[in-house]
Formats: sequence, structure tokens, C-alpha cells
Amino acid sequence: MGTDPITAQEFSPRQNAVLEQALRLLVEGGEKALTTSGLARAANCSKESLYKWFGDRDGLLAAMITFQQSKVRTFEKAGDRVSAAQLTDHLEVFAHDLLDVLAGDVSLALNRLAIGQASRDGSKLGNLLLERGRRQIDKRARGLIEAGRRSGYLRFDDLEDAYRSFYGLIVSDLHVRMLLGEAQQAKDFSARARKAVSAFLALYGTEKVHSEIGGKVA
Amino acid sequence: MGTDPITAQEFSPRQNAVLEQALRLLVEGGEKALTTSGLARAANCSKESLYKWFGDRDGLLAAMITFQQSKVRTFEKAGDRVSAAQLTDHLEVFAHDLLDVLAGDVSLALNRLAIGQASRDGSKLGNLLLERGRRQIDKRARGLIEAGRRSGYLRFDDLEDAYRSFYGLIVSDLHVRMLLGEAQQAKDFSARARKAVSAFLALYGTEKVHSEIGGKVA
DNA sequence: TTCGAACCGTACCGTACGGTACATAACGTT
DNA sequence: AACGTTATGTACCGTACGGTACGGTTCGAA
Repeated sequence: MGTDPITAQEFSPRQNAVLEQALRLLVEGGEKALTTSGLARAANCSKESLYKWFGDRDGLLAAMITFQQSKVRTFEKAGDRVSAAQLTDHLEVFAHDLLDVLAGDVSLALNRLAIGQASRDGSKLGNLLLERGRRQIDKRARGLIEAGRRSGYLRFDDLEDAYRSFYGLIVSDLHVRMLLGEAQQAKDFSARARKAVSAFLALYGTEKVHSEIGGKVA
Repeated sequence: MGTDPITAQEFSPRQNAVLEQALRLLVEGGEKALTTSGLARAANCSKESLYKWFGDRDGLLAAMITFQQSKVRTFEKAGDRVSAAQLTDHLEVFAHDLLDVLAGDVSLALNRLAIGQASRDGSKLGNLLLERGRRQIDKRARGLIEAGRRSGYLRFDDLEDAYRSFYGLIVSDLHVRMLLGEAQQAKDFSARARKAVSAFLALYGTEKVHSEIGGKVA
């Protein structure tokens, strides 16, 4: 009994299967489609087991978030020293990955769920989503930017300001628009990532990086 | 019968009062607190009137959005020619206003509502929010940016790209964080607006604007 | 083979919601 | 004064959900 099912890193295989079904139901039909009876039916388990494993419905929702985040492990291999080409490549890959993550249907569904419950549960789900999910992404980005500074390609006073700008240039209001359900228009994430990195380098890049890359920036 | 209550620009004073109460309930307790019975009780009206005026619950939600947006009229007085100081001032005021709007509790509550319903109603509320609410803001910003270009202070190929960058630099992920209910940390919107405009000018400003402003940019 | 734990399926309970019906009251119109 | 319109308040209905209880089943351990 020492392991809280919320803080435990993994669930039993059976529970994983059930949580998978729960995510499927949530993605397909939104929160209203995720009923305990429906989940029990879809996952071939009993409601009693659901309440035994997750406590109550809120516990189930929290478990779904931690489960999903335990699946997407963002690895961080920030080289200490990078070339200008490597830096732009890594930044663009990061930007593209970020857009891919934010646009994923499971991510959108979970964010919608947490936002919808924000005023009800004191942002418990929202904090879970931010602390456990975004932390990884933030670390990776900060590592990249720091490496760029160490290599003399980036210059900034406040790392947080620089990262915030980078994030905004990549995402802008696209995340909220997708959350609102706007018909996804041509998700050309590659071009978007390229533009964002180009703008970011124009803002925070040193003369060194501009001279080494030169014509690549429009 | 010719006027759809959704597309009608205004409701009757009685209906306005009821919608005001509906917004209050929504802000205070989220969507779950907004029940037809509760609203009837809070607004001293009958449920039958609610259904007569708004059709059903979804109609009520849509009416709440249009009602709220009919209250906040963003005026646009984009001067054709501006000075560098005027341009930066207008841009900073816009950025600050945008942050104020997005951080408003009614705005947050309505956005949470629309996002929570996004997978249920085919984004009807989300589109309403985007088309009627954001259109005004977008027009004002585009007018400002265009004026800056006409005056020789800004240079860009695509107005949409420039505006998207500006928006991202101002807001970044703050909107989503607030929607998720993150404890609001020191909303120093003035400093944030100044930084965003500074970055925007560094990206899209011409030599002219830099020479005229000079030391003001950190 | 027997025991016990975990689990499934189903039935059940209380509640609360969206929506409807009706009886009554205010009020302007003729 | 009689009437039609409009609105209120209350009672009601069907439904669907969260949560609980219970009988039956699987399955590994002793």
C-alpha cells in the first residue's frame, strides 16, 4: 500500500490496457463519452475494479494523464558543443517535435479535459499536465539554447525570456486554436519550424552564427 | 420569428440580465455550476423562459458568447501615418490590451467552456469564439502593423507571418497556462508587452525605426 | 483438491440534470 | 372591466451518471 497509484511510475499491464481504452474513448468522444460504465464495457473489466484501482473518477483521469506521459519519454541528448548547422538543426527538430506533440489527438484531448475541469478541481489535472508533461520539453529546449550560448552562437540575458520567445515564435496561438477545435489547416510543421528558428536566430543569434549560416535565412 | 437569437446583435434587457447572471455562474463555478435550474433561480426567471429565449442549453451557451462579445467592442483607430514613438506606443498598448483580455476571468471561463465542448458540438462554440471575438483583435493588430510598414518602420513579406510572430512573442504559452488554471504569477503585463514589442521591432523593424528609438530598446 | 484472492458482469441505488407542462400572476390594450 | 400576452414558480418526467453490492468465475498457491 506504500505506492500511491498516482505517483507510481507504472501500472499493472491490465491497468495499462484499461487506461489505453480510456484514452481511446476520450479521444473519440470527449469527456462525456468517458463514463465509468462505458469504460468498463469497452475494456472488459468491472466497474468495481475501476474504483478499486483508481479510487474514483478523478483518480482515473489523473491516472490517464500520468499513463500517457509515461509513454512519451522525451530523451535529451544536448551536446555540450555544437556547430552552427547542428544548432539550427536541433532547434528545428525541437520545434517540429513540439508542434507534433501539441497537435497529437491524445494530447489535445487530455488538455481539453484538464482545461474543462480547471475551475472544478482547483487545477489538479492542469498542474499534473504542466509539471509532468511540460517539464521534459522545457528541459530539452533549455539545454539546446544553453548549448548554443556556450558555443557562442546565441546571446541573451535571461534564459527564460529567450525560451519564452522561442516557444511563442513556434506555437503562437496555434495550440489554443487547435484546442478550440478549429479545422486544422495544412499542418506544414516543417515550414513553421524553419520560420520560427530563423526568427529566433535573428533575435538571439550572434554575428558568428549569422556568418556561418548566411544565406539560409530568408 | 425572422431574427435568430444567435445572430441578433442584441437581446432584450431582461435577457441581458439573465445572460449576465449566467456568466457570473460560469465564472464562479465552471460549466457544472451553470445549470438551467440554477440559472433560473439566480436570475429570478423561469426555466420555461430560458428555453423559449435560447432554445436549449447549447443555445444559451452560444448566446452567452455573443452577449459577452457584444460588450467588449474593440475600437480601431489606426492612423494612416505614425511616428516611431507612436508606433511603439500603439504596439505596446495593443499587447497590454491583448494580455488583459486573455487574462480576464470571463474570457477564460468562456474559452474553457468552448474548449471543453470542442469534441462534442463540432467546435460550434469554438468557432463562434474565434470568428466573432478574435476577428476584432486581429483587425486592430493588422492595421497597426500595416501602418508601421507604410511609415517605413516595419519590413516584412507576409503580414500574417509578422502578426503571428508578434502574437507569439506577446502571449507565448501564457494563455494555455492560464486556461489550465496555473496559479497566476505576477501578471506584470506592462513589462511583458514592452519586451514583446522590443523583440518584434528587432525582428521586423527597419533601420529607420531603430535609429529613431535607439536607446529605448534594451 | 481445496482455499483464497482477484476479477467480471450485472443489477441496483440515489441523485441531479435537461427539458416539458401547468397553474398563476403582472400588465398593457381596447 | 375583460382580454391576450408574457413571464414566474413549481411540479414533474425520463434519463443517465457515479458509486456500491453481490453472485459467479478464473486461477495460482498450498
